[in-house]
Amino acid sequence: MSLEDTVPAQIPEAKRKRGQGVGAVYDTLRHEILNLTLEPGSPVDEVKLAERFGISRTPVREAMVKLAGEGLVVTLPNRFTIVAPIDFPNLSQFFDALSLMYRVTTRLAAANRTDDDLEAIRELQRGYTHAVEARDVPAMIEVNRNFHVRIAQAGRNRYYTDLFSRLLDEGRRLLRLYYSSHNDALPRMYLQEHEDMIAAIDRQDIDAADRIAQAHAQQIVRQIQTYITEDRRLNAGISL
Amino acid sequence: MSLEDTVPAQIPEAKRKRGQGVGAVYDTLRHEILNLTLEPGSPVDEVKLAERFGISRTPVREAMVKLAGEGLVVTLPNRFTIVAPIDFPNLSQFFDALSLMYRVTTRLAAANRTDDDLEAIRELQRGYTHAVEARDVPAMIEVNRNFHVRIAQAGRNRYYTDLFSRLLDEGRRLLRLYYSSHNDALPRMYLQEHEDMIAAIDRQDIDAADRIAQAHAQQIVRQIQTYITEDRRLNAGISL
DNA sequence: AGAATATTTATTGTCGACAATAAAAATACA
DNA sequence: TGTATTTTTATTGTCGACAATAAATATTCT
Repeated sequence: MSLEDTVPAQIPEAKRKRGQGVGAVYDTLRHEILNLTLEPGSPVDEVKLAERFGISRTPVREAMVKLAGEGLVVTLPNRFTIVAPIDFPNLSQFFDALSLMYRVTTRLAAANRTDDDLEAIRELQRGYTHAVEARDVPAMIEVNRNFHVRIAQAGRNRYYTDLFSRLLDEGRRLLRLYYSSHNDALPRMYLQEHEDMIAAIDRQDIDAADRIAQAHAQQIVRQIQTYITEDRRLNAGISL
Repeated sequence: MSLEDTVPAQIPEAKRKRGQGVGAVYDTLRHEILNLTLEPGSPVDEVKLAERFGISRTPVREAMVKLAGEGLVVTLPNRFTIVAPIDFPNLSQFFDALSLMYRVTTRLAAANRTDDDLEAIRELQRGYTHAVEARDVPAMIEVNRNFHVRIAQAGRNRYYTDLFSRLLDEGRRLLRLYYSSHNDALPRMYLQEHEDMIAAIDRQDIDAADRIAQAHAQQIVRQIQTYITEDRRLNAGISL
């Protein structure tokens, strides 16, 4: 699995403007964490980050506080900071919340979407189609995430949009872990489910949107659970 | 309305230990924001805070970043930081999410509660009863919040618990605004609804828990909306 | 006098340095 | 040799100072 796909190059000598430092560290770290470029549980060194971005530790620290607030990083007081481990014991909590947010956001999108929302959603669906055809797994994962976030935005409830975004991000790490190109019949199935979802949102059929979202969520949850189970079986003899 | 109830005194000359500074600022600010001791929209001065707590600006700043992450404070880059205004135009989003979280957390509590959970919930309900009898509005608001958070914790889904806590905190500000002692028949009604809720959780009746939570949420939403409408009428001639 | 421009002022974002902390390494002891 | 104690080391949390920013004020020009 190639993890070195979209690591953004820093501008090393180009002096960043005031206030850009925290943002740069935050964005880069976030990207690297979600793409598993940084291994869950691995330490994050303030000093090295400061050197890497050519800034002092103060803005790096502020970026860490932000990341910690979103649960992407865990700070051990007076010790060090690590990339947030994936919380396998509580995955069922995650799946429960993810499913509910799929349903709620898709329902609300059906209720509140404008024509502009629909067009933006369709555009992302086209992007997803291209990624599937190109068998570009990282792109599929990213576009899929943006597709569902855009639907949530059409629903116009920031509380749901925020939680859903966080859940989908956490899900990105899981997908990156398990979603090698094993099986590319599945993405095609998602493609059709997405089309059905768009159709329901288009005709503002709330019940249908709910049903389809629920089925879609179950599909994805079952899929990830299958991957994990297979993985556990492979690692059956290894101590944890 | 007395807002100077539980403003915690700082220990002025007692040197705080390393790492306690951020926490102290964060906790105090949070408390003051949620109790409306600090007016929504009012500026938050880093320098004054640093002086007040006898620390430098660096830890104050980290506390601000945390508060900003939770939406309790809004930072205008290169300008200043203000206490987050209450977002009246989007209150319906808030009520929608609040109602859903009431339902979901109470359902899950009925499904997953242990005997210890039940006892803790009952203890908080006793505290609420005392606050009602003492007509102590600030205590009622705070204990009520803790009561529902504890139920959410019994449901064992941190995603819901986190979102619900944030929503209840936001709600605290609304209640403080409108919930003068006008009407103390209402708290008594909540008292009975809480009892019903506990009973449903006790006998693990998920459907009943859902129904009661939904009714409870509707009750509260309607109540706040009534307060706001009355308030708007009073202020009808004033420019906003 | 009124608008455009320059200057002052207040406050932020960042820096480099230093002391507190907790683990790791080294030493003393049984 | 194995355990308790001290010393070293790595890294954090905090500080005081300084430069960048944008508003507020003063100044110039037509």
